[in-house]
Amino acid sequence: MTRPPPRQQASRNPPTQKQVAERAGVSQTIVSQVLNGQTDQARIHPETRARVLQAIRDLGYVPNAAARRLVGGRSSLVGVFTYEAVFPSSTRDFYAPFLEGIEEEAARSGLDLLLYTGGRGGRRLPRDLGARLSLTDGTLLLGRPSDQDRRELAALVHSGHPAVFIGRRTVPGADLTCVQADYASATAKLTRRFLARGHRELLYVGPPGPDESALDRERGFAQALDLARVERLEPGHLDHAWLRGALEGGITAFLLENDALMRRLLEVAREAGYTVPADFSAAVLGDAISGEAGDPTWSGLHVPRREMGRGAVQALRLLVAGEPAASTVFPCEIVVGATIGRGPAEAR
Amino acid sequence: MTRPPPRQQASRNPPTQKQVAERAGVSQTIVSQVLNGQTDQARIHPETRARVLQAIRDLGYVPNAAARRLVGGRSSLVGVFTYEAVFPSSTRDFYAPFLEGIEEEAARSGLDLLLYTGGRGGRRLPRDLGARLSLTDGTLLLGRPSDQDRRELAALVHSGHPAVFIGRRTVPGADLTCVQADYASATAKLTRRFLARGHRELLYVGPPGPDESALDRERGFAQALDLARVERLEPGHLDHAWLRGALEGGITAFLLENDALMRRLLEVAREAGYTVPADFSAAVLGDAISGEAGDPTWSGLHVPRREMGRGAVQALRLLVAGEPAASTVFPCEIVVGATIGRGPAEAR
DNA sequence: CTCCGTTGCTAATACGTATTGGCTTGGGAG
DNA sequence: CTCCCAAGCCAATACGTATTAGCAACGGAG
Repeated sequence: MTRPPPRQQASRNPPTQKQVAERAGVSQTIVSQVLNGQTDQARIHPETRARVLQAIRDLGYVPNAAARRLVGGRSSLVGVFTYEAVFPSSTRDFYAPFLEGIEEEAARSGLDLLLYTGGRGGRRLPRDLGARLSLTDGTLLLGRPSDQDRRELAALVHSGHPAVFIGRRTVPGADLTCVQADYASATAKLTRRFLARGHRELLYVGPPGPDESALDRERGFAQALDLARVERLEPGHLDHAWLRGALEGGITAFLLENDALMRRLLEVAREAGYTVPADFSAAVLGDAISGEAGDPTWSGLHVPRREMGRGAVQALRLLVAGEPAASTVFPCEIVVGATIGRGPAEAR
Repeated sequence: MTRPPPRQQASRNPPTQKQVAERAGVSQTIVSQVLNGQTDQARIHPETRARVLQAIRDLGYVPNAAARRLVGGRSSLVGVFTYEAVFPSSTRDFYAPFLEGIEEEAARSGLDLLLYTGGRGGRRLPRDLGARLSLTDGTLLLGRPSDQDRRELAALVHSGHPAVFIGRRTVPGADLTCVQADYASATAKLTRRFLARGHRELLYVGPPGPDESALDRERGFAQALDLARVERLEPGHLDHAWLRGALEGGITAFLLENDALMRRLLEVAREAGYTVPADFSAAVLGDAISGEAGDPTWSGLHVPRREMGRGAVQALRLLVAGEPAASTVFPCEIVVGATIGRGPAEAR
């Protein structure tokens, strides 16, 4: 009872253009031209075209993507490489919106996604990545590349492979297209909001080893202030003594670089008996993934991650088409949450 | 200052085996054999091999995956096709563990993942999927295919393309390898647990249009009982009147097919003033994605989705290697939550 | 009539790799 | 010495597609 499904040819291997051509009584060239069609160089008789299309249907022909790619064609494949593991739930929440945007725009453009699975431990751009890259039309990159990674990345860009980084990243000696959030002006705006609420002594707190994004935020912070106080410390160093010291030093508002620091700050504050925003104010400069049920909404920036994902695919499509794609900047919105209160200088 | 990175050849295109061969003073054949090595048919002089390897390093050669694939080689690519959208947060929670398992095992096996992005609206296996499939060594499938989808799937399997479905699915006239959860025995076990707690009148409730998994669950339910009562209804029909009717009919325990039904049942019960598990007991037969903060833990089954994802990759690797891979069954654990209480017949 | 341009097609080639069937060289057995 | 075998290498070919060059037929302009 397991009769073979219809229009499945006896041949074990999928049919080729050659077989289609034989059936239609034409040459393989014509089959290719019927399929791609764009070359107005040669016009095809409508009747011939019909015969070819019929043969294609009869045989259930589908083009071989590998062969097509080999002759310099597009594979409609976009590689996605992440310098950190994507799926563990810790980072998944962060990367998911990017991936949503990427998937959405890729689907719209008829592109599939090639997810590079990291080697066991390290998340390095693998040595043989070139081989795997050769299947794709271009590559999207996320995460935090090391210096070594950046050098390899520079070589990749220099080889002409279209690549777009999501987040502002620079590599030595190459012009890497990025899709970035406008952290600088958003941070400046947020800082001015603190000023408007009467805060005068603000402290910017971030982890050590700032990357480009962090520097943008610092820049925006400094732009809005006469005196910009910045502290970079391990999250572990953010303890009772540190907080007390800061408050006694006159600080009334904290700008935290990521939500881990925010969480830490609120926890220390609670244990020490401080109330937010009565005793001090705070805001996160990354995307607040608070959402812990019951948590008050944190103030901070909303990074349009989904839109950035979509923009990255669009930029990559330009590069693939041979047009130069400049880096794009996406504005961030300010999230007015429950962690910003009145400062000592607010006009009543 | 933008001097080209080292070991990047002047040639705009990546180096080929031919260029490596020229540099090493050998033929392209030798380069290929040095790289693949396995053919003991021809042994290569150690010195020659060294020269070739040196040339490969000098030029920064990487194999062209498309060409390799074209000649019948493996691409180390596994396709992942889902009949529903993956990234929307509603379904993401459900699919994420599968993808985690897939990614984990793929990484371990040195495989990358090709995510097929769905066409605009429908999530059908696209007509030209064959073209996109041709790049992969095999394909993993998830979701709920329609009858039409199943026919196309049958053709795919019949064409010899390795494919593994995650979840038990049957297709007409083809032997589809599946990685399935052992719903039948887990449901039977859960049902016996209800019996042990003194429940005698159990009702199985599922949505209309049961798929293979649902039938397995029904089967397990029926196995454990003399009289198995099954009701299939739209979630909207589960209202006060329905619940009252069931309880007045003597039902003391409900087995719900999915968490949407469970949520609905608990909501209706709360509004009607019933208490769970005092007034009746309940359990979910799918994976309970309760986790709503504050919710009591639901009783039900734990589907080992992560392990199933890994198992699917392993099965696919077998198929790709040419060995037949039988369908695999993964046992489900029973989750003892807060929604099962004492029944009228429990021995004290 | 010749010349030329157009239409509609074919033959040939290139892409980069893996594999098959030789071809040479050297050495041991007879 | 001849014969044979093995080691070590190369030339040729195939994979399926896109593209370029070119060929035959035809019709209109001159």
